[in-house]
Amino acid sequence: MASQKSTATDLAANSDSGTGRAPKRARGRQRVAALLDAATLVFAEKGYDAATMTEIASRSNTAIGSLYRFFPSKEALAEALLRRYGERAGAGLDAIAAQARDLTAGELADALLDLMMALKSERTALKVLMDARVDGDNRRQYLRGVIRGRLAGVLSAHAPSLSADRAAIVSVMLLHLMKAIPELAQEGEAAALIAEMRLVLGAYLAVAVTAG
Amino acid sequence: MASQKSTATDLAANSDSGTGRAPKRARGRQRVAALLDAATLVFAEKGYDAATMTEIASRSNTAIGSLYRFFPSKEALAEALLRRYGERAGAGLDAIAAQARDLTAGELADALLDLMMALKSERTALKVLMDARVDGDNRRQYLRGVIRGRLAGVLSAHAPSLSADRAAIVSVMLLHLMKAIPELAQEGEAAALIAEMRLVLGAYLAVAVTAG
DNA sequence: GTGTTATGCGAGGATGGTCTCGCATAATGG
DNA sequence: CCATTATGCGAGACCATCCTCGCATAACAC
Repeated sequence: MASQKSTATDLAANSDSGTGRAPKRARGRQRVAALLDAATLVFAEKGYDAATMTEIASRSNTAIGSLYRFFPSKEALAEALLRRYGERAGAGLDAIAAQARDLTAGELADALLDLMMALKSERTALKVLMDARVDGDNRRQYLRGVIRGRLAGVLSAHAPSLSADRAAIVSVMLLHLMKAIPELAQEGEAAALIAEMRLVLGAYLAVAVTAG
Repeated sequence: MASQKSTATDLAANSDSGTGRAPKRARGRQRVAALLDAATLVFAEKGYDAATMTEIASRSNTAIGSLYRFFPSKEALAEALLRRYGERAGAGLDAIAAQARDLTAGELADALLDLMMALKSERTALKVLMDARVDGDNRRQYLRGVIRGRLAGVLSAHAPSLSADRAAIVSVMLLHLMKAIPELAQEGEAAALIAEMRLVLGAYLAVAVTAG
């Protein structure tokens, strides 16, 4: 209950665990945003390991030294990206939770899918970053937990009869299913596959809610 | 039709495109098998880029030079692994296809899931290798195509009324759903999640077959 | 203006990974 | 046995990448 009352802002917690000096001036903030955008693209295209700091810098017309001024390591850059994603996705989930009570299973499925489509470009990068095997994945674990909690909140709002345990399990499953979306969107028959995913989510949600 | 008649062996086609000299003696074949097993583990644990040839060699008590004797490059090693997986998965799918006609949607879902569980350890490595962004992904594309065709064959055998187009789409979707399985199996609530995946597959298959 | 701080820069140090090479050893054939 | 071929080995060449460092410039305070 308490976790559902929290706002999207707590997704930004655990803030600068080694995130290097944050920008103090407007110029710096612009640069950081550009850097993060470039990083999103490069990570999505190449994967975590193959993405090079040099390319991320050059894509945003930044010198390598400037990149390292704001992000002391590749891992710190990835963490910042995860944090930004968490804020955006959290806001989207909160918005859905607000109307979840009045939606059918199919409509809820659609709403979730639409949210994912809206975040599509970032989603690919997210997947790559979450899958990346890395030492300190504290932030990754934390983000995963918070997002799962948020989605469980959506489910509980939609079907109050659902037990907390079931809501948790269904959330995890839904999140796993969503992971496929960016890849589907890149496939040849993208439109047909997205439609198919609506089928999957709708069918599953209908069953999952009643089979509680 | 013709594609369904083909045996599992054609999954091994496109054979040694730069695969380096194949072993000619029993000792060599053993070594190659050990190498592939070690590679499966290391790729699964670390991902494609982070997996090192040195570790793969040492895990199978092989000198780095010996590894390179059989596989001239990391990419060649990955291709060999893909080929071996193709052969095994193809055989499994063929077996399912043989009885698909007599199974309910739920039973078919179970059979597919069981096959994936049987190949679990290799599945994780497969996912990593298929996702790896790499130059010559001819073999990857080829394998993807063949496996999809095989699964479409299973579906057509199960529900002859399904149009070829629908069977193709549903195959692609099923394969994407299956990709989640190795990750589910590593999650805390593994058993519950696998059961949940049965729900997903069952619900989807039932809808997909009738909604054709 | 002058001092101070934020931002910008890119050559190069350090590290770690892929793959080569030449030789040693073991197995096979005749 | 000897010749030939397959297999085994590991030091190190080579290279790509992460990240450091010291200094230059721009923005701001006063």
